Amino acid sequence: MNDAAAHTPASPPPTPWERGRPARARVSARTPLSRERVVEAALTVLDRQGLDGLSMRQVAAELGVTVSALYAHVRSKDDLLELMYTRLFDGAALPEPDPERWQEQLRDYARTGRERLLSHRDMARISMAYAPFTAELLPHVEAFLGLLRTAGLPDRIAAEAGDLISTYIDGFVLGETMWRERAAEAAGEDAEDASDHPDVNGMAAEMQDYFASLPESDFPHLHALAGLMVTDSADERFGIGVEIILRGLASYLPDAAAGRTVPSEPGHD
Amino acid sequence: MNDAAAHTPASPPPTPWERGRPARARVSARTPLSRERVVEAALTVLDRQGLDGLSMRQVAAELGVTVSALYAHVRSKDDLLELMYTRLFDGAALPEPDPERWQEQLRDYARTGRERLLSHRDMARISMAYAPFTAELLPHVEAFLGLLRTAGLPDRIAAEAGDLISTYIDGFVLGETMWRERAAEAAGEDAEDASDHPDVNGMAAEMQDYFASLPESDFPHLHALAGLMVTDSADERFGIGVEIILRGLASYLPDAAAGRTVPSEPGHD
DNA sequence: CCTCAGAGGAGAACACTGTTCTCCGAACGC
DNA sequence: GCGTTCGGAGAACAGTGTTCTCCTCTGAGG
Repeated sequence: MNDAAAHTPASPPPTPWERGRPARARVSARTPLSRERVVEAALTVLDRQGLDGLSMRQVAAELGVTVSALYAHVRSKDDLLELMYTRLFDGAALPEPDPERWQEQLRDYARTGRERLLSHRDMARISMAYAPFTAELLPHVEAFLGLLRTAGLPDRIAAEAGDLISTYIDGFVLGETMWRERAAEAAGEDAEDASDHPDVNGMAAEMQDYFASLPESDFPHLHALAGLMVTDSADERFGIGVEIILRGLASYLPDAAAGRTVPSEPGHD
Repeated sequence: MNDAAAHTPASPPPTPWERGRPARARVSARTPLSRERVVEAALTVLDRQGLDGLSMRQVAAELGVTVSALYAHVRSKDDLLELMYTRLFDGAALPEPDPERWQEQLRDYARTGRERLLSHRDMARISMAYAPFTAELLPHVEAFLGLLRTAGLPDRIAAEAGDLISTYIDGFVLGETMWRERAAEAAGEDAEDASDHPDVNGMAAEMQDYFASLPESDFPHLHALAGLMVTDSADERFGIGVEIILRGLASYLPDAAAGRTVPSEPGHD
């Protein structure tokens, strides 16, 4: 990644006058296509085209290379997707469990987990399909379970809480991004009558209108909650979900009977 | 589905002696390919081949029909997948909210939701990709939110709890089935050395061996919990996850301060 | 300076996929 | 009886992941 060679953006066009040059210059210009570079190019394509537009041919084109060249560094597309996913954990620090601060640590874990999935387009979809622990990620799973166990949770609870929290993070981001993409699609076709409201909030307003149009007698609860679902920021909603889980976990602590240990977040009571 | 015509299984073979018959007989023999029949055939193919083996051509073959005929009744493959998903809700009863029994009702909701996803192969994957409420499912979403709101939960909590529980159900079943499929794959290639342990538990034993092989000093928590994750039945683990969420929700009830309302399930304390 | 082995990318090919186009043939109303 | 309409047939298009063979270009040895 931090090679001395300057980053050659997407394979220099053959530049006819360069054809006669000594071959040596050309080789040093096209850094020799390591596995890292393939993964990086794939992430670039992913961010630009989305998961549905991510094909091996697109990745090859991004590198100015033919498809077959990719298969020398990557076993299959599934393999590539797995590499892309594990790459997100590269610089991640492993939290050292502190029984006194387990709730803050869990909140941090959830927050950084969500940010990781948001760092590249459609990453939540990839995560859902290839999540179950690959060997490289075992240290992260270990550290996470360590947080739960040293907090004093019973083993069975800790084991299932791991699944629960990971699942919630993935699912939340998946819904969050799918909503955004759907909004982008809708904004694309409604280009004409979306003249007065900006692109992003256009969908929100449209959703609110839709819920408002439902017969209130048949859908009183949807009617009451739709405003919240549309209005509240995703960060806020995510925080609430995490808090529900944390409170549930806290109720399993040995001293839970002696009074709630949960230092209730301001504003959600 | 319950047409008077006997269910013709996968398009009767052309039966040479029937070819000479008046065309009228042939038409009544091949029930005219309604949208229902396409969905049903798709579910058959899904159960047999899995989601990756579900192609429009396979569905057409299942019906003894060409691909283009399908597109007269279904807009696209995505449309078909959505129809397959909403079909699972066909006979589902809408629970009437009972504030006294909200916890049992939520448990029931989770249980039937999981069973629904387990009723057809790879349904959890389809659910994750096309879940956000289609119009036909709004009554179910409404009833679900009704359970939470009439229980006395604050609106913001109820709104996010809906997402949380749905996400957990989908994610749990997804992991559950992916594990099973991975075990089936592994059993396929390990056909030789899997001579003494039966197919299904083969993977479990293998996983346990794998976790046992990890350096215990580096992965103490995984070491301690792996047994539970492998040993415990999926039903048990699912129940625990639901219980964690329920306890978290209960802590938001107005009378939660006066003592825990959670009638603790026997065995998980 | 020349030759020779070897690695790595090029290009074509295969078996698929979802979707759409045109066309035919059979059933119905008049 | 004729004409119209509609649903299915079949071929086609553009794209996919993957693999095969071939060729070129590089670096080492003489």
